[in-house]
Amino acid sequence: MLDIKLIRDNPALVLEKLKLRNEDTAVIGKIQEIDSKRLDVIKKADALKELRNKVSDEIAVMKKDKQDASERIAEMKKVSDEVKQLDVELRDIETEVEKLLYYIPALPADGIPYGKSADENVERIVWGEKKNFDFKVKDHIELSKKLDILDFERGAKISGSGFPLYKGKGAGIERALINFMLDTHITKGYREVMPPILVNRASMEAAEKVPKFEDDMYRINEDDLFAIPTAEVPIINIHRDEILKEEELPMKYCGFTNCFRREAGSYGKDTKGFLRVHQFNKVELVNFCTPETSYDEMEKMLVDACAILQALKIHYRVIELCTGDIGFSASKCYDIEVWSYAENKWLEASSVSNCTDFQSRRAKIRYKKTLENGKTKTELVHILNGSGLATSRLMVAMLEANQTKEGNIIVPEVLRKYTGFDII
RNA sequence: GGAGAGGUGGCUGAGUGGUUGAAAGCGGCGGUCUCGAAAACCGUUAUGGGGGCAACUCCAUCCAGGGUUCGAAUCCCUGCUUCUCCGCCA
Repeated sequence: MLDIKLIRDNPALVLEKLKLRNEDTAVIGKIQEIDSKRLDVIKKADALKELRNKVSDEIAVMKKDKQDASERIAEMKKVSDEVKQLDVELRDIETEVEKLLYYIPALPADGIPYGKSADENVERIVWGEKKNFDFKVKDHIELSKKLDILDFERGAKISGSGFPLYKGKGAGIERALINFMLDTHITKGYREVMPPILVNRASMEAAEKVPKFEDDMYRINEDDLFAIPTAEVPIINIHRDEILKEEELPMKYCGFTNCFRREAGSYGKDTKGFLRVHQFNKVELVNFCTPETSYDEMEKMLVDACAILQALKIHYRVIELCTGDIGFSASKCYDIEVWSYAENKWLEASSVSNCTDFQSRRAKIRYKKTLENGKTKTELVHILNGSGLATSRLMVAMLEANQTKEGNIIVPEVLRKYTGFDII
């Protein structure tokens, strides 16, 4: 969530930044209005509470001295009733502000390319080259069907469309990929975690997925639990409501989980096979760091994610998302896209985001900062997340790029010690 | 799922209605002492929200949310959670 104080103190900046995202800014004026009402009520209530506290102490003394305090008690009863009323009013005002605030996205960082939609994203890096095949390339569905390593029909029978079933060496190479990615990230200083994949509402809120994206989540109503859309959610919540030590930062985690997305409203677009699924596997990177270092850390995270693709020798590019396309919680975002020979286009396989203090404010994740004069100050950490990487679209690119004329798949060299086989 | 006992500051742990935002100890930080260190001693050590240029000051917070009361860490209700025992179970 945005800082209400920023809206209070520098609304012009907030408006300017939100316009870059093509957001409706009328809501800011509304928030300002409610906020000033909120401050009024707080002042009134606090003054009355102060009075009540003072007189209550006096009553205590009077009682001890065996004096009659009934008059003062009667007075305070009135004050107390008034306080109660104001507290109710305050609570209502606060939920009103939150209802608006929870739907306002993060402000884009300075220097982000301006644009209205994904079409205006900017290509930053292209790695590798397209291979030349002297035969007609098959797509991942055809390949995997022939080799019987992926079974989308039976996955659909078990759960519904978009729930892939991995079989034989398909399952093996998926498992190898995950292990390879984790092992690689661990050597770069990420601590591996294996978190719960059903999380409570508080965790979803802290990660800024709810209420805004509630319809995109699988939810277990009975217990009000959500299936995570990404490991980012449980990993961020490791430190919810905590104050970290400055010397512990940057604190880096990696973790593999299944990810679940309802993809409500996206039917019909890129849905075949692995291109868009409800359940997929992903190794996630999360970094808690100081505000001063977050953009540098972001570049490092991008390098760490790209290192996986380089090791696998997959042709990819990095694009920087324009203001109109960056995600709700992010101030800056890079997407890594892998080349699909069969689709003849780039597929998003990773997204590296700097969410600055947008999530940490809601999740209350802070750190103790030591100032130059030796005093300490509690400050929100910056949180970065990145896929390192999601396997499904990566599999599309990998299967296609490594196919032979006969329809077999050559296993990338770095994976062989994990798979135990070198061809499918 | 059943029975019972708990949840207090970074940690241990006192506190059962009135200067308790909270004793004491440990830890942390600063200082005295020392060539230096340890020990000892002294001081300091929560978070959020108002107000103030500032010194500072007010409000809230003892798992969470309600309630009783002039006044709640302390009493009542609900939820969450931890531990022990039983049941079920990978």
